[in-house]
Amino acid sequence: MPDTTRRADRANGSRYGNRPTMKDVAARAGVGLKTVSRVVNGEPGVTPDTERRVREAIEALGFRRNDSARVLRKGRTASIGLVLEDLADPFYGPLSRAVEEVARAHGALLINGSSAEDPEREQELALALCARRVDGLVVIPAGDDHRYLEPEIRAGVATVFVDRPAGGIDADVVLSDNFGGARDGVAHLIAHGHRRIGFIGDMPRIHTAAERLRGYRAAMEDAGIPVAEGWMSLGATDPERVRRATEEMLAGPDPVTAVFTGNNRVTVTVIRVLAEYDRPVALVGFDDFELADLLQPGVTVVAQDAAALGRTAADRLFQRLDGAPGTPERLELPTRLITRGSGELPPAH
Amino acid sequence: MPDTTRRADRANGSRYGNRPTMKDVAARAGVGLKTVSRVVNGEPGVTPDTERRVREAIEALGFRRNDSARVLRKGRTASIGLVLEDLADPFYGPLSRAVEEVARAHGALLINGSSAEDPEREQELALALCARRVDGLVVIPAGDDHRYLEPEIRAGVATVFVDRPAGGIDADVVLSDNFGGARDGVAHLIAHGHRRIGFIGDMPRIHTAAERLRGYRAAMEDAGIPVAEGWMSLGATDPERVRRATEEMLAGPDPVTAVFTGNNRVTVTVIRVLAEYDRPVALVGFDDFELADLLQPGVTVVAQDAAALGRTAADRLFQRLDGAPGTPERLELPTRLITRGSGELPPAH
DNA sequence: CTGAAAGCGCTTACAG
DNA sequence: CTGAAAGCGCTTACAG
Repeated sequence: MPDTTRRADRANGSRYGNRPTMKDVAARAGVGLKTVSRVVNGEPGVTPDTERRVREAIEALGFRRNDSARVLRKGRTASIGLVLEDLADPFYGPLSRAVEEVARAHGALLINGSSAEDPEREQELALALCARRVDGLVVIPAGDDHRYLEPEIRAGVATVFVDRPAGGIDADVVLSDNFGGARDGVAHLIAHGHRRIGFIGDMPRIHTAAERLRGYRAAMEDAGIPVAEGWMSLGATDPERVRRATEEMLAGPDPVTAVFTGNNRVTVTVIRVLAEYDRPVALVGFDDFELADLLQPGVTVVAQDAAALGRTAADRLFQRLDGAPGTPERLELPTRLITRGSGELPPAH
Repeated sequence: MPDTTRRADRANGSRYGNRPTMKDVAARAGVGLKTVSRVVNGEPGVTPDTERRVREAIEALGFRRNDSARVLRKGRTASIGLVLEDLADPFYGPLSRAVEEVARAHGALLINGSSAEDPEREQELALALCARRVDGLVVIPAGDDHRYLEPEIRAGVATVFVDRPAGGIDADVVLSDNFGGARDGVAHLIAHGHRRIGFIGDMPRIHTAAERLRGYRAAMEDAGIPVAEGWMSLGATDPERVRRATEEMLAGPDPVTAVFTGNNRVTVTVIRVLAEYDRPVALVGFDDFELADLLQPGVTVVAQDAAALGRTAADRLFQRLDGAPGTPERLELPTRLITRGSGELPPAH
């Protein structure tokens, strides 16, 4: 007997198991389809007695409305997509959570995925979300060409970029003040007497990396310090490369006395390397991280507010979904310098 | 003219903007609906010439298949739901990412949300995902009664629990060896000469917290050490409570000489408190965390593999979706003691 | 207060 | 090789 059921399942394509539908409920309650719909959706105009019968049938059958079908008819899916770089990166945790909370407040679910910093995967994921007809999209770009989203946006998919701007299209974007934050962080090192300052950042094609490098250059120029080529290293943030870069800057006759790191992953690796040196090297890192205050010395950072980035982007998205007019905007959030010791070390000659 | 378009949008309920459908493509290409479907899905039996005409129409109209409609007809949504405690918690980042990778390998999207440790919110979220007809569900329970999922599971929603077992229902579950890990960690402290050892953990209603406390008790009992009431503190993991608990254990005539902490959030707070004391207090924490090796002393931990938890759970889920038979299983993953210094400090008398 | 018909955008099952 | 009809499970627009 269970076997027969199984085969029946397969025969109808195992369609959602064997779930009862509104039609089943209507039949059992002896009412029309529309009446069931009214009860399920809390619409008015049903006598208490009818409603009771419908509710009993729902209970008895274990009916749950198929939102997937509802969505098809209504035209809005009450879900938004989030494309980020890596769900496992601690920077994106609070950002995702903030987007989720805003979505929740608007009764929407969140579908998300990681691009793994691969532009092709970003596109694949973003378009899959569009095919699901998410109402809107929050994207942390991996690539720098987003023209593939143009038809989708034109077709009505609200889209907001966060952390990095879109490439090749005009769209709302929420950014941290990467340039200003880096400039302030480097100026802080200069104010503490450093002149030979290294910069270790992410790949230059990533917008945030380029902006932070620009901030570094600006601070140095403002102080009238010429920058040596060997003081700048941009590339992948894997520990091996960052370690090599750090060691090179600390070698030679005129080693750097301070390092500015371009993001949290770089910072962490540089801390490990510096721990192996006897001479103190000053450090300011972009991005705050847990326990930065408990290390010795505490790590001075330029902090950005990941949750605020996510919240601002999601708010903007729902404003657009609610029909907010106007051309795409660029929203820039300030950063904050947090001094904890490592950035206040004097230069070791 | 744009205004007219706008009004038209509203009139039809702003249905996915104004997206072209297969019907539009068919009309433009001068073929039947089914032929468009064949081309879009790469099914055989279309002459090259017909295919070309269809592709041109698709291109010209900017058509993208509505997977939401497809799903309704096919019965499987190619998406799975993940209910976790907090997207922003660093422990769940790698776990989510692992689930995502497995889903991706199976061509499924991931819909996820945070329960915020609130049983009601967990239920609301899990049922919303069921209403969307996700094919399966990975749940990190907040509550301890999951009977509300019984009708869903019976209706065919594959469900796997991770990190904590389900309550009131029989379901697949993937756990760390919380009992064994905690017992080993406490035994490690005992082996280093400690007898007065404190335990600070999460709320006792949370399964992992209870299991880890059980491990603590077992280790103490194995060593023949009677446990004083004041040595155990379970409750919310907010810094204020944990700080108070730590301070109380360190006060009085017979203070603890070592602390075992029940999870990463507790550990981090206890480290902050211990940093304020002159006398050294040994510490072993459940859960590894970034930079644990760079603190002074390095923090000895009982590490669990969050990514492996997620991967194992997702693998199990897709096995079930592929028809794997058998009764629900309990999979337990080992933990690993990582010594870094804090757990090897001798007792200060 | 209630319900039958049409339709959302696809796929399935079938016939030519 | 191609396509018309029916249907997935709901909601919409309308009529009684």
